[in-house]
Amino acid sequence: MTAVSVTHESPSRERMEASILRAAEEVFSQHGYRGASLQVIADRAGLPKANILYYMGSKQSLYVRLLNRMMRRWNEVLEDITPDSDPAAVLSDFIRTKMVLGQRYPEGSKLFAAEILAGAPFLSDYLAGELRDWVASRAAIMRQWSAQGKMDTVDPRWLIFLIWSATQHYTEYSAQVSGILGRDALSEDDLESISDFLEHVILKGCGITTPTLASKPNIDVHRIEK
Amino acid sequence: MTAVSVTHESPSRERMEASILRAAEEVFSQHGYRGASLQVIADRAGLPKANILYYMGSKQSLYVRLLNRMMRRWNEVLEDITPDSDPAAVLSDFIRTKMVLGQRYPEGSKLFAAEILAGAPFLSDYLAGELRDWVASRAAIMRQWSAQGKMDTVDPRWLIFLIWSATQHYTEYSAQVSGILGRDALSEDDLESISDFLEHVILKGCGITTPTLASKPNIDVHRIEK
DNA sequence: AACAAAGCTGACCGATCGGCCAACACAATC
DNA sequence: GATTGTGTTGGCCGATCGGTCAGCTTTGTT
Repeated sequence: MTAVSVTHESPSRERMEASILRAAEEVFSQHGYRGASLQVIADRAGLPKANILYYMGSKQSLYVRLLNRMMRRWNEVLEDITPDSDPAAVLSDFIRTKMVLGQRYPEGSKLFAAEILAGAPFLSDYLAGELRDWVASRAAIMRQWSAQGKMDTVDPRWLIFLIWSATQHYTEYSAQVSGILGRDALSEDDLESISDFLEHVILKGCGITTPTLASKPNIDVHRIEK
Repeated sequence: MTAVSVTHESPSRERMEASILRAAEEVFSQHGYRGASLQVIADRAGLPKANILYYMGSKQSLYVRLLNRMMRRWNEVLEDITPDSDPAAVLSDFIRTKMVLGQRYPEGSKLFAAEILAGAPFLSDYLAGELRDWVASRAAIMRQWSAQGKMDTVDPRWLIFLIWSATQHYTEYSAQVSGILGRDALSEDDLESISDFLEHVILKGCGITTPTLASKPNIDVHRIEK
C-alpha cells in the first residue's frame, strides 16, 4: 500500500476500472441491461470475464455505477438560472450545452435511454425525486419569465421536455439520423447547423426576442451574433 | 381446409398470432432484441414456449414481423403534402398525428426506439432506402414553401427530426415523463396541452402564420405574431 | 529470504437461452 | 373406422448466462 488513504485507489486499478467502464458502457447502451452480457464486455475490454467481476462485483453494480456516472455528468446543466436571467441566453446555452453533452457522451446518453425504455427499474427513485425537483424549480423560474412578459406563456415542463428530446435525438437516434443523411456520423458543420436551427425555432417559438439575436438571419447565412 | 384461399389464414390462427404479437411487442419494446426471451413472451401470452416457435418460426422472424408491422402503421403520416399545401395545416396535422400514433402504439414505438438504439441492425436498409427517400421528398417540398415565403428558411430535415423527437418523447420516455410529473400516465388534457404547445412553438418558430389558427389562443394569451 | 496481501484467471456451477422433435389431440375426408 | 393434415406440447439439445472459487502470480513489507 502506497498511501494512507482508504478511499483512494491505486493508479493501475483506476486505469483498469476505466477501461472496463468504457467497454461496458458501449455494450449496455446498445443492448440494455438484460441484453448485455459480461462475456461480450470482457472481450471488448480485452480481459477475462472473471476479471470484470473481480473489479465490479456484479453485473448490476457495474450497471448502476455507469448510470450514476452519467447522471453526474448531466448535473452541470442549467445550474445558474434565476428569475432575473435573460431567457434567450439561458435557453440558448441550455440547448447548446445539451447538444455538446450528447456528442461528448454518446454511449452514456444511449445507456440512459435504454434504461428509460425498460421502464427505469434502477432510476425510478431518481426520476421521482431529484430530477422532479430539478424540473419543478426551473419551471417555476420560467413561469416568472412569462409573468414578466419575457416570453410567451407556455407550460415550462413541455418546454424542458422539448429541449431534452430535440437534442438527445441526435445521439440516441444516431443510427437513424446517419442512415437518412447518408453519412457515418454528423460533422461539426451539421452540429452547428442543428444547434442554430433549434435555437432559432425554440426561442422564436416561445416569443423570446433578443437584441443580440434580432440581427441574426435564419440558419442559411453564416453570421454570429455579437 | 375451409376456403380455397392460400394466403388467407384461419380465424383461430389469426387470433393466436395476434395474441403472440401483442405479448412479444411488450417484451421486445422493454428489453430489446437480445434482452427479450421467448420464455417470457410465452408466459405473457399464456402459451407454452414451443407454441410460439410453431407459429413464428424463430425469434428473429417474430421480431422482424413486429418491426414491419410498426413501419406499416407509420406510413399513413404526411402522405398528402404538396408545394401548394398550407404549411400550418400540414405541420399541425403532422404533429398531432404523430402524437396520436405514439399513444395508440406505445409498445411499437418503443420497439422501434430500441432497434435504433441497438444500431438498427434489422432496419439499416429501410432507413437508408425508403425512409431516406421519404424525408428527401418532404424536405424538397418544404424548401419550396420557404422559397415562396410561406415560412422561414430552415433546414427541413432538422424540422422533421424535431417533430419526430418531440412527439416520440412522450411515448418512448413515458417512464421518465410520468416519473417527473408524478402521474402513472398522461391524461387526455396533458396530451391536448402538449400538442397545443408543440404546434404553437414549432409553427411560430418556423415563421408560419396561419389565418385558421389566428382564433386559437396560445395556451392562455390571445395574440398571434404578425 | 520470508511472509502477507492484492491481482488475476481457468474451470466449474446451476439456470436459462433459442431451437428441435417425437408424441399426441383433434377434426375433416374417404 | 382408417387416413391425413394441422395444432399442440413436454422434454431435450448444445450454447451461453451471471457468478463462485481454488490456486496461481505479482507486489509490497519486514
